[in-house]
Amino acid sequence: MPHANKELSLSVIRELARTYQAFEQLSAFHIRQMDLTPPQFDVVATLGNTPGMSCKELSEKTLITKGTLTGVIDRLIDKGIVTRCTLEQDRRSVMVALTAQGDALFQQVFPAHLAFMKPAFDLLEPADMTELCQQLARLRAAFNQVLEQKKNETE
Amino acid sequence: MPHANKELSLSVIRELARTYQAFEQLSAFHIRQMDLTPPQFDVVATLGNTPGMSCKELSEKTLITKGTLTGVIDRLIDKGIVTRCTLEQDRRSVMVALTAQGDALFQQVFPAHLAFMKPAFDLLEPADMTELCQQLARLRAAFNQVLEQKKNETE
DNA sequence: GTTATTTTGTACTAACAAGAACTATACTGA
DNA sequence: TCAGTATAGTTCTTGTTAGTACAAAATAAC
Repeated sequence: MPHANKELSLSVIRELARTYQAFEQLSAFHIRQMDLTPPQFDVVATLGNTPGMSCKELSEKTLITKGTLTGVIDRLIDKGIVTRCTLEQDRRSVMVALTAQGDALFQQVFPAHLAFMKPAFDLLEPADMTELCQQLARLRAAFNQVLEQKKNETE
Repeated sequence: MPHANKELSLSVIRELARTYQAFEQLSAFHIRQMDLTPPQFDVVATLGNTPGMSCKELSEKTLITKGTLTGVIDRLIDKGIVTRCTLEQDRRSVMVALTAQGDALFQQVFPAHLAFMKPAFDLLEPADMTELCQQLARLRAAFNQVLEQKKNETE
C-alpha cells in the first residue's frame, strides 16, 4: 500500500474542487441564459427521451436528495415543464415525466448545452480525457470505500 | 486541434461530478461530527495559522462568494470562533480572524480531518495522483478559458 | 478640490442542500 | 391476520448559494 503524501493529497483535493467549480460556473452560465437552474436542467436532461420515472429513480440519477427534489419538481410543474402522476400499482410512488412543452424544451436546450460546452473539450486530447476518467473513477472508488467503512465504524 | 467526442465529454463531466460529490460526502460526514458545516470548516482551515484576512481575500481562497461569506462568518461569530474588526487604513475592509477558541478548534480539527481523509489517499499511487492533478489543471484551464470567451461575447 | 468611478462588504430574494420527522402505502413473518 | 418493518414522498429546519441592489469608503479624473 502506497504511503500517502500529505501535500499531494491536499493538491488533489484542491484541484478537484477548483476544477469542479470551474465546470459548474461555465455550465451554469449557459443554463441561466435558458431560464433554468442547474438542478432543473439536470432533471429535464434526465427525463429527456424517457417515458418518465419515479422520484427515487430521478434522485439516484441526478444525485439530488429526495427532499430537495420535491421543491425542484414543484417549480418545474409551475413552469409547465413536467407532470406528476401517481402509479396504480404502487400508490406510494409518483411518476414524473416531461410534458409536451417540456419535451420541446429538452429537444432544444440539451443539444444547445452540449454545443456550448464543446469548445472546452476541444482544447483537450481524447487520450487525456480517457485517462482522466479512469483516474477519477479510481479516486471516487477510494472515497466511497472509505465512507462505507467509516459509516460502519460509527454504527 | 482534437475533435471532441460527445460521449467522451459526457463521461468526463459525469466522472468529475460524481467524484467531487463522493469527496464532499466523505468530507462532510466527518465535518458534521465536529459540529461544523463544510463552508465553516473551509473558513476555519483557511484562517488557521494566519493573522487574519479581509473578506475579499477569504472569498478568493475559499471560493465562497462574498454574499455567502457574510452569513457564514455571522454564524462562526455566533459560535465564538472568529471575530470581525475594521481596519484603520481602509475602513471599507473587515479583518476576519480566529479567536483564541477558534484557534484551539483549528489546532484540533484540521489534523483530525487530514487523518480522517488519509485512508482514501492511501489507496492511490502517488504517481497517479500527480498525473491526476495535471489532467485536472488542464481541464480547469479549458473551462476558464471558454468561460471568459463566452462572457466577452455576451457583453 | 470636487465629481466620477471603483472597491468592499452587507441586505435581500429565490433556489438548492442535507437531514430528520412525518404520512401513507406496501411488504413480511409468525 | 395483524403487528412490525420497510419504502416513497413530502414537510420542516438550518445553512449555503448566486445574483442583484445598495451604502460607505477609497481612488481617479478633471
